[in-house]
Amino acid sequence: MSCITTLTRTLRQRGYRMTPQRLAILQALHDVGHLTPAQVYARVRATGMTEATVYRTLDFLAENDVVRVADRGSGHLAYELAGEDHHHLICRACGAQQEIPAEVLRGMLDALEGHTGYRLNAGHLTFFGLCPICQESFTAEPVYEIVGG
Amino acid sequence: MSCITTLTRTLRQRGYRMTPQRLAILQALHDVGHLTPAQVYARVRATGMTEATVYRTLDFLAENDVVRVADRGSGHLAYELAGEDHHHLICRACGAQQEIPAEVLRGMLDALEGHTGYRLNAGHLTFFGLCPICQESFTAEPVYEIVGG
DNA sequence: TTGGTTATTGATAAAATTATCAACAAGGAA
DNA sequence: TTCCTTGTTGATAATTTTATCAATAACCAA
Ligand SMILES: [Mn+2]
Ligand SMILES: [Mn+2]
Ligand SMILES: [Zn+2]
Ligand SMILES: [Zn+2]
Repeated sequence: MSCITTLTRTLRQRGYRMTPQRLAILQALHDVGHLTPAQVYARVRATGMTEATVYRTLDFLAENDVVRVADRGSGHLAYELAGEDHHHLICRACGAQQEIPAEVLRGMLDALEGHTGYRLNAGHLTFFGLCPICQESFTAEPVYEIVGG
Repeated sequence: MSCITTLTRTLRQRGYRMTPQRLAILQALHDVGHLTPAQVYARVRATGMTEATVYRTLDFLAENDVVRVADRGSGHLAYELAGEDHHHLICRACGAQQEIPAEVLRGMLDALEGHTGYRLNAGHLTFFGLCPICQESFTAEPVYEIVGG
């Protein structure tokens, strides 16, 4: 049974409906990985859909755990289909990206749950830092305490 | 020597300038904890400053590690003075907030650095989940697989 | 102090995101 | 298939955030 069929049934059971707009957006997210609202709109505007609908739908799908949101520091949120849980690591110097399997942080999240009593969401954290290559370029120039010469 | 004096010197050493606008915004952030751009503007508009300046300045201060940014899921970024490193934990049901000292996650971040070779930024992650109280309200109604009756 | 360089601001326009609401259509029931 | 209920969309306006650019002022050097 198709993935869409399952999703459609899930939404209906919650009192929502499947629409061609939602299908088109899901298809766009399926074709590419992460997409900003503007990028999604670029891929579905041919259908006549409004930009407002894109924002609304992405928010709706995220609210229903069908897609994941991520603030990757670009100023625009990125959306992707909810699949295998993972996190993101971004170099704030060169922009290099790296995915982190959810298992890597599982232990930490479990510890945090124990520490706080909260039940944490599985996913999609974004970490920022310097990749190995960019670290060298920056070692000679620390962010703080520039003594100057 | 005043904290402002130190900060002013730091900025000048980097080729930037201290202005009354920047001082006012820093003061607002010092008085209250986390503030969105709109909240900052509400506290400094009496000075005649523009909204654009608020956005620009907050971005500038964040870029220079003077303030921290956080996406707390409200749709608006929150800024605060860079002080002791910490993280945030928010209940997505009732909105309850909880601060997490940086030490609690230090080990995890160290492990992640070892795993990836990246040098991570210390701070200000935001985790979402369900607080102990809200967990009970939701146990009878799992997010997925609502079988209905 | 005074003058000159240029980072910064205010004014303004543009772009992005959200809010309203009437018209439409998904989908359950008969 | 037809009808009804109501969730969803498009159109539109309002709000938020960003981009431009000339005028201003911080601050370094005389
Ligand atoms: Mn992702
Ligand atoms: Mn904080
Ligand atoms: Zn890098
Ligand atoms: Zn709660």
